[in-house]
Amino acid sequence: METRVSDPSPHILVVDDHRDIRETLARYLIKNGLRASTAENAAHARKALKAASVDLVVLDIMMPGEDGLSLCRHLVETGAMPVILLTAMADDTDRVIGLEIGADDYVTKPFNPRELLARIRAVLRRTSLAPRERDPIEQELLHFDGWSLNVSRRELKDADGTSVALSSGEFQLLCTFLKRPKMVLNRDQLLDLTTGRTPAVFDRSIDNQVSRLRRKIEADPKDPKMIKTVWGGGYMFTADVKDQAE
Amino acid sequence: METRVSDPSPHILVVDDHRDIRETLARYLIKNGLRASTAENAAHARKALKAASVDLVVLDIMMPGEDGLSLCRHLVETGAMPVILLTAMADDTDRVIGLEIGADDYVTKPFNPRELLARIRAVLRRTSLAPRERDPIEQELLHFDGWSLNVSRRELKDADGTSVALSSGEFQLLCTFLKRPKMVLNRDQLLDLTTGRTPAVFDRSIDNQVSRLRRKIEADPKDPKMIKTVWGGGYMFTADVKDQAE
DNA sequence: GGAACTTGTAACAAAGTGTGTCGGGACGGC
DNA sequence: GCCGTCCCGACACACTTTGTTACAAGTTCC
Repeated sequence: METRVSDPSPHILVVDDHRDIRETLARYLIKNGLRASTAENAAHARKALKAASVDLVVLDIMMPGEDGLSLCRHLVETGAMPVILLTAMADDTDRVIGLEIGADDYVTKPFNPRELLARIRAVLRRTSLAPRERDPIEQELLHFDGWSLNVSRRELKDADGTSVALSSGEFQLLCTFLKRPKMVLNRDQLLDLTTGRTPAVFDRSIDNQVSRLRRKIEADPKDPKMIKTVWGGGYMFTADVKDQAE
Repeated sequence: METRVSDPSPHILVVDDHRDIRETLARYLIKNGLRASTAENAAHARKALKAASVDLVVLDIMMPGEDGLSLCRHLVETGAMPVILLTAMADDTDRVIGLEIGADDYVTKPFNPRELLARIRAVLRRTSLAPRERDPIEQELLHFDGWSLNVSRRELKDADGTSVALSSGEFQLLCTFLKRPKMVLNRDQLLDLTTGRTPAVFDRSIDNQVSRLRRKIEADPKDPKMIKTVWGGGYMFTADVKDQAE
């Protein structure tokens, strides 16, 4: 009755070009019951976001290469992922820009880890319960091989328009694939991305879910065309995915 | 700008240390047929309360100097003056404290002026200081999948316009969903948001209310389209919600 | 006080999911 | 090709979560 599958501890991605900062911070977060990953620049951060399920990003605004701000903008615009910015100084400009772009909070360096932790918790609480603004209802519709998946309605329809019921696990798995087409994902990644769990020793749950999903969406589940098995590597979604507004 | 001698329209005092917020809000209230005054801190608020007949106070809980909470406590204890709190964030602590002290309602910043107006009217009506509105312009109407819910009248109508009776628990649950569409809410959150209770060990009351609500609003309660179950996670309202003036 | 209604609790049925096992197939060395 | 080893698909089964019904306690309104 204790550890429920539904709430694995939140996963924080720390993006900072200073190694000591990001590692210390990650250790501190983990010690306090969160999960944490690190990335040293925007490019690595993007990869990490694709490969694992992240609940919140702590982002240094001043980084070489792609600017932290542009990554932040991207995150806020696309994924509705909460972002906390780290700014070098208590510079009002940074602050205003950051909050304007849509960052959920910001912390100035040098910061107190405990304060940052408190803000992380506050943002997570807020984003998980705050009433939704009622403006842009974006119908996320994903098309692949005649199928169409309405992500916000959790509805899958075949070429004829008849809807096929998906269980939560199947829906989650399909979403994971559709967001990362033509990309080999191993079982651990899939498990993390779909449920947030860490793999057991001999974990066959992903195999099972893949099998169940294939039975529903493959013409011939024995000879899958969309969800291909990569021997020794995991699975890969091979169909073309087009997202298209309604 | 405000005092017309025998004007029965309710008088609202807005107390907030941010000038732009209180002025914008006051203008908005006036534009919508109320009288409004402003105060930038607790001391000014006390003076204003002595100087004019005020029907309701909108109070920022976070202010320098005398705390908003202490003013709130004073108001509630002495004058039976209705108070609506503004809180900086959806912070449970603030909320609990505020309602414990006796505030009549609370709104989290950033807030929708229209929502605040609706709550002001609701509180005034409740405390029976305001006559019934003459024209129901500001009835909050929420539309979803052919249905429409009149929040202030607690009235649900289907596509044909025939109304369906909801119990208060069902109404509360529906409101909670409509305010947070496309968002997974677990049972504890739903219980808190609808009743404010803390969950019992094996609490199935939410399941039951969901089931009852589905029976009323889903075309096929066995295959619900709007209130989807997230296995291991809770429930999610998947229909598009549009709010629309009458 | 009683009827109608609402709501929480218990109990059972149904669905979703993870684990274990078995057998077939892929891979690599011969 | 042959064969051992490992990986994967499928199935059965246990277990958890959820849907639904029934019922009792509480409430409201005559």
